[in-house]
Parts: sequence; structure tokens; C-alpha cells
Amino acid sequence: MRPVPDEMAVKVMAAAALFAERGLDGATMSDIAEATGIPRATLYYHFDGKEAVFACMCDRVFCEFEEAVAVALSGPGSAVERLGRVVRAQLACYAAYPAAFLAIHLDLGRAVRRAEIGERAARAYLRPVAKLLEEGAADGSIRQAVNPRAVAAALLGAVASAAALLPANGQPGADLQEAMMLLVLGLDARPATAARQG
Amino acid sequence: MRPVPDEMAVKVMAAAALFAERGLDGATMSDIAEATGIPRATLYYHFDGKEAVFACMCDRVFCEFEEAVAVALSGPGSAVERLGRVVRAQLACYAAYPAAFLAIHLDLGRAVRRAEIGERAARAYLRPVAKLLEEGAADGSIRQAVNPRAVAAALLGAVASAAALLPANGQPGADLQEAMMLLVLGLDARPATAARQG
Amino acid sequence: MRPVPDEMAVKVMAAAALFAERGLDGATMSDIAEATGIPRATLYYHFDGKEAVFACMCDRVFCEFEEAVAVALSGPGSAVERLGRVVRAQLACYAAYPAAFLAIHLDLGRAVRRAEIGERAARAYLRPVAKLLEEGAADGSIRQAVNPRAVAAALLGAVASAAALLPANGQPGADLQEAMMLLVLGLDARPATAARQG
Amino acid sequence: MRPVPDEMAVKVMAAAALFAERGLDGATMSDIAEATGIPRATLYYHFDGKEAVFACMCDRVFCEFEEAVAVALSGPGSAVERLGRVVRAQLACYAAYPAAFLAIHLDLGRAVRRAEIGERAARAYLRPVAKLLEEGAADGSIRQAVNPRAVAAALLGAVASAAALLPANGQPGADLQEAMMLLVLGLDARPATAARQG
DNA sequence: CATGAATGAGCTTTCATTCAT
DNA sequence: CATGAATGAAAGCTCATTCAT
Repeated sequence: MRPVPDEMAVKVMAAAALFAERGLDGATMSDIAEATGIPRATLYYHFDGKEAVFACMCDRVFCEFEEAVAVALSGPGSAVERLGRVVRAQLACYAAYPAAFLAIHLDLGRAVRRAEIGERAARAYLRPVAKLLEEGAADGSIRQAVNPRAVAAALLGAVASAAALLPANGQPGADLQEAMMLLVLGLDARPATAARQG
Repeated sequence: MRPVPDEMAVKVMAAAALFAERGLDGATMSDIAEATGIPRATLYYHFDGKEAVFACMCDRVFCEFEEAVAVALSGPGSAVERLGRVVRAQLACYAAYPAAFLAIHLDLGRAVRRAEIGERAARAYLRPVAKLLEEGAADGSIRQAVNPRAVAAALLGAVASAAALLPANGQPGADLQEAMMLLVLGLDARPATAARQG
Repeated sequence: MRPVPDEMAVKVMAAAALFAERGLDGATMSDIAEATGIPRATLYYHFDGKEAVFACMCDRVFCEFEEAVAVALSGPGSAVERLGRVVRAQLACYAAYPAAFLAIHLDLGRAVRRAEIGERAARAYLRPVAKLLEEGAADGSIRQAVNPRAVAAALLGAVASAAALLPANGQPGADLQEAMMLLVLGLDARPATAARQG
Repeated sequence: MRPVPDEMAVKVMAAAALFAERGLDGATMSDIAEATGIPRATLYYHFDGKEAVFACMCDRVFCEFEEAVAVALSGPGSAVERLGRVVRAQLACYAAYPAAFLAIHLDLGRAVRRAEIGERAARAYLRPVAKLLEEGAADGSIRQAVNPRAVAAALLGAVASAAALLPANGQPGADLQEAMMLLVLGLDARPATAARQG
């Protein structure tokens, strides 16, 4: 595939809402052409197909996401403190590109089979967060998980599913953030020791 | 729509793997016909289209799910104990119908716009769990959530996303269960009071 | 084909409006079933297909038509006087079964290729009227036509086309009758001899 | 709808025989594709469906028809003389495009409900001829008609029905022309005054 | 380089027709 | 006899993709 000019990459972001609304399968190249203002044949000149357009849009979001997660991870503090920052960074990214993120998550299940996107998600989130959970288990600040990657995936999916299922009004950002923080801290209100016995 | 004969409803479950693999949009009526052994025209005789086939499959799963959740809720114990049972019931359903559940979650984002399926999910899970969270806040066993429904949605999505992103091998069931329990108890290993200050 | 019970033949007339509205090709067996109140499979039990249903409906109308034309022809008077009665009989039939006649004429072009219906139209109208025109040429009361059958066909079609093209309101019957009589008498208001020179 | 390129409009005329043979409903897009040599998808690229193809074919014929009628009307002479020229022009058009005209008339009844085609027929023939009949009533050369439009419609339909019902051989043109002229002059061979009393 | 035009492949849906009851 | 259920065949239409300009 030909290198994508910046102008294309920017215009392509306009398709995010379309992908969020209809999914990758439900969106046609004509829809994308209309949403982005780029003629269909021109899209084919720059991209290999609609999956490539989707991947281009994802890439832009993942780059920022990866950067934000990296910053959150590299700061000071215990693993659990850094985890809190990671989740907040995730929520901030989600707030910055709601449509793109929603689109990505809705197609993640199938996208995983598409090497490029699945690998991108793993690199940007799953691996760093799984590593962070292991560090937390080591420094004692985060409970030990048998499969840290499963926990990381659950955290990633919790945001998207909640956003998808929530009515599209009010302050989803604030509600989401609180819901996520409750998952990190634990829904259980009893003292941790009691909980462990429960 | 004509009432669906039992035999149809049973055969239709064979399409779950197809929906999980390709999504509702990606599956054609020919695919469904082949997967279920029901001729295409016969499917159209009983269903209004592939969305109706999907809805029929969902309904079967949701019925069991609703039942299991209701049993878990009606038992004795504090709200947090019942929440633990609900999550375990959810995981058991997921283990019983992995393909169907995965398919449902993959399409939930868009399915929500389809009245029937969205309403089904709300009735079977979101509303009862949100209510349970409120009861937990009242009896002091679960942390107060500003938007309990957002928390319920996050719990629902966490399972599906983790399952979708996990490699399809090994013991996903066990890993999933542990990951979910960590979310309920809290990833934070510090005493709850310390966490609140962090 | 099994002999059609009277009850069927009567109920089938209810499909005339459907055929007039949508044409034979445009009407489905389901439409016919709904219009007549006869279940689809029962229609197939009594008829060979929708063409046979159409033919049955036509037959009823053609029988009355043929009878009326025969009465008009057998009366006293010169050929032109009997022609006038024939045209009035035609208009009366049209007024009695407007939908059925319209349907027949709309499909006449193609129906002609269907042996049964075409032959029926020829027997009921074209042949007797063509013969009448020849008698008129012989007794001097009607102008000689090179191809009397063409004239008979033109007369048959004029009624139907006018009715089809006229807005469906007011007194189509009266307007039609006057228009047809003008064609018989001649639109030309000049004396016949002058007309022949013009 | 995209403007139709000339080359398309020309090729589309090859579908006239098909429409005359099978009717608009009976002709499939595959048939049209085969008859015109235009791939099905290309037809859909240029036209909204088979009705649009039909309308395109009609338009070409109606344009010539309208032009010919206009020329016949604009010449010198009394109304009845001009009416004779109009009918001859109509027959000439019919002879030039027999299949197209037959197709149009066969579908006129239903086509009338399709705004475009019905309006086209009204503009090209019904309105000008009805107006001519009124002028004839004014100048005394044509008998007064209560509903001139009904008479115009009858004239239009007489040609088509006669052509449709006539065996497709010999010299239909000549027979048709004579039949139509008899309708204009009147079938009645008696002096006009006698006829009025009859 | 960019794009309007063209098209092969295939999908959803409908419908005439059959058949078991 | 009459009919609800079932289905093979085919129609209309869409869409990803190519190509000439």
C-alpha cells in the first residue's frame, strides 16, 4: 500500500462516526466517500479497501492512545497508582475520540482476526497494562492475577461496552470514569481482608 | 411475525458460531442456511430476515440468562454476596453458550439500536444488576455508584471483551472468572481506606 | 384442470380489481388469495395457476359479453343500427364489470398469445363485429373496410384505452358512450361526400 | 437520476421489442441486459431500475411523436383536416417504432399511475388533440364532444389495440390507417343528417 | 495523480408451486 | 377435499473493485 498522505489521514477521521454507527461491515465505500468527501476511486487509489481505511483511522487513535498510556506508565508511584493514571488516560482518549474508540471496540472481536488491528491493540494497551499488573503483583500494590492479560482485556472492554450500552445523553464521561474507578477499587465495600474471606 | 416452532428455534442455535465468527452483518442468509441446515426460503418463511434469526437465537440465551440471574439475585445474603453469585451465573451462562454470548456482545453496540435485543439485554441484566448495586449501596455492602447502570454495563462488557480478546485456547473460563472476581473485589490490593485516599 | 365449482367462480370475481390495478404479472397468488379470501393452496387445488384464475374471471365476463353482443346482433334493423346496439351493449358490459374489463384490456396484448383468452375475445367480439361490418358494407349502411377485423379491434380498444386514460372520477360512462358514438358517426362534421374528398 | 448518455439512450431502444413481447412486468433486468448488450450493473448505474429504462425508451419515442403531432397541428386548414394529419402522423410514428409504441400502449393503463409516463402521454397527445377537437367544434368542422379528452384517448387507444390484436403479419400499417380513417370519417355510411336522426 | 464510469459477483428477498396432513 | 407448511428458482438490487482518461 502506497504511503498515505497526511491530508488523507486527516480526512479519514471523519469516517469514525460512520464506523461507530454502522460498523465496518455495515459501512460501504460509498458511505465512507460521502462522510470524508473523498471520491470512492480516490480512496481505492490510496487504500487497499475499506479495512485499510479503518486501519488508518485506528492507527491515528492508537498512536495517541499508546503515547498517553506510555506517559501514564512511565510516571512515578506504585503500580496501582500508575494503573489509575492509565485508566484515566484511557478515558481521556475515549473522550477525545468517542466515535473512533467505539468503532474500534465494536469491531474488536472480529478485528482481532485481522492481524494489523489486533496487534495494534495488543501493543498499545494489552501488553503494557498486563505488564503493569504483574509489576503491581510484584510490588504488592495490585492483587495477583493468574492471567493479567485477561484482566487488561476486561478493563479495555468495560469502558467500551458501558459507553455503547449507555443512553447517548447526559455526561457519559463522568459516569464512565466513576464506573471504571469502582472496578479498580473494587465494588466490594467491605474491608479487603473481610472480602478475601467472603 | 409467525410464531417460531420449537424445532426451528433449536436448529437456529447452530448459527451462533457463525454469528460469533463473522458478526451479524458478515453472515449471509446462505451462511445461516448452511449452518442450520434450513433452506433459505424456509428461513424467510419463519423469520422476517437475518435480524429475526439472530433475535431468536438471542432470545433463547437471554431466557436462560435471565433465569440464572434471577435465581442468583433471589438467594440469601448481602448485596455484594449476591453480586458475586450473579457474576458467577453470568460466567456459567457464558461457558454454556460461548459462541452465542460472544455474538451477542459483538453486536450489542449496534444491537442496542434494535429495540428488541437492546430491551432484552436491559431486562435480563442491566436493570436487575443496577438495582442490586443500589441495594448494596443501601445495605452498605457495595460502594455507592453515581450511575449504577453504567457499572452494570461495564461488568457485562468486561466478560465479553476479555473473551473476545483472549486467544481461543486453554482454559478461558477459569481465567475469565478470576479476572471478573478481581474487578468485583478491586484490583487495588491496599486496604480500602488507603485506596480511597490514593 | 378440475371443473371449477360455482362458489369458486363467484369468489374469483373479487380479483378483478386487483388485476385491473396491478395487471396479471403484477398480481401475486398471495394477492389473489387475499382479495378472494381463498387460501393460496386451495387456489392451486382448483386452478392450474394464476393465468387460470384470470381466465376463469374473464370467462364469466366474456359469457355475458358474448350473450349481449349476440342479442344486439340478432335484432332487427340495418347493419349500422345493429352496430350502434353492439357498441351500446359493449359499454353496458363495461359499466357492469369495469374492473374486469379494464384488466382484460390491459392484458389483451399479451393475453392474445395465451390461446384461451385470445380465442375467447375473438369469438365474443372480433369475429361477430367484423362479420357485422361486412354485412354493413353489403347492405350499404356501413362504409366498406379493407380489414373489418382491424376496425373491430380498434372499436374494442378505444373503449378500454379511453377508460384507462380518463381520470377515475365523474361520469366516465356517459363520456365514454358519447366518445364511442362520435367514432361510429364520424368526428368529421362535414357532409360525407365532402369528407371523402378532403 | 444521473443524466443518461446518448449511447445508452440509443442502445436502450433495443429493449422495445422485449417490452412489447413481455410487458414491463414480464421483462427482467437480465432480459433487458441481454437485449441491449448492456451489463445489468451498468444499467443500474445509469438508471434507477427497469421502469427508468422503460421511461427512457418512451421518452425517445414521445419526443418524436410530440414533434410530429405539433407539426401536423401547426399546418393550415380546418380542424378536421389537421385532425386527419395528426392521425396520419400518429400512424407514421407507430410504423417507425412499432415495438416501442406497442409496449407503451400495453402498459399505458398502469403507466398512467407512474407520473412521468402518464404526463408525457398527456402532453404529447391527449392535450393537443383534445384542444384540436375543441377548435373543430368552434369552427364547425368537427362534431362537438362533451369530453374531448375521452375522444382523444379513444383515438390513441384504438390504434394500439388494433395493432395488438391484429395478427403480426401482412401489412398492418395499411389496414390500421384505413381503420383509423373510418373512425374519423364515421363508420356510418348514411348521410350525416340521416345518421343524426338514426 | 486523481477520478468518473463501468461491471462481476453475490446478497436479500419474493413467489409460484408442491406436499403431507 | 382443503390447506398450512415448506422450498427451488429466480428477480431486483448493491457493492467492492477496476480501468481509461
